[in-house]
Amino acid sequence: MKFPPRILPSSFYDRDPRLVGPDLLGKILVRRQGRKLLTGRIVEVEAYLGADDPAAHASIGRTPRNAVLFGPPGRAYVYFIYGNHFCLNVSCLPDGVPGGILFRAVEPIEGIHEMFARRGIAEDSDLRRLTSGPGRLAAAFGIRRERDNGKDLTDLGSDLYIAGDDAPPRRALITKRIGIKKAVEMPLRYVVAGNRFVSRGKALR
DNA sequence: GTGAGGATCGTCT
DNA sequence: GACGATCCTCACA
Repeated sequence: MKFPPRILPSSFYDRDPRLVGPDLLGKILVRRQGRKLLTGRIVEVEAYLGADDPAAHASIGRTPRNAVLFGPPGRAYVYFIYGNHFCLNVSCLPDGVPGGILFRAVEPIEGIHEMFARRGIAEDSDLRRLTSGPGRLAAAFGIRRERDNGKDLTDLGSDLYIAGDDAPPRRALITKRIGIKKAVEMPLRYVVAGNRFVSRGKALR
């Protein structure tokens, strides 16, 4: 990636997730793995709110599992789902107010060899299967709850952060969220229009 | 202690 | 398009 990358500050996340979500499209997720960098451009996210969003983990109130969503903005919320997968979120809104963004897909840029290894799939398989889907991208970036939950994604010294570069802003297409059973109609999914790395749904327009 | 459900993925048809 | 894997989390007793 083009350096110096500009790490997004905590003020970026100290807003309503419905504003943060579309603004994250086109930004870059970075995992520092020793001397290597794993990077991917964010192409699909979903917003999850608080008490008024039945699909959100935070809707049941603060518990040990979801506490990060209630904490300060810009922290990693990592949870384990379906006995198999981790999912990565970033907390939004000020300390005490719940909300977050789920990362659903990135377009891999650097460290593709390492990502294939972490996913445990063949290097010649479809690149779209590498990081398209919340469980897949978490696996490719080596995201684990015990290691990353609560991590400050705005810290220069962190091995996990989100940065911007000189790429132009992406046009956000807004749709319903994927894979939920409650509040299915809320339009809180943001995708880069036409990008082939979004987890599902054809490239619209 | 128990039981139900879940922001997914890969495989099979 | 359908389904099983697999286990954590929470509510309730």
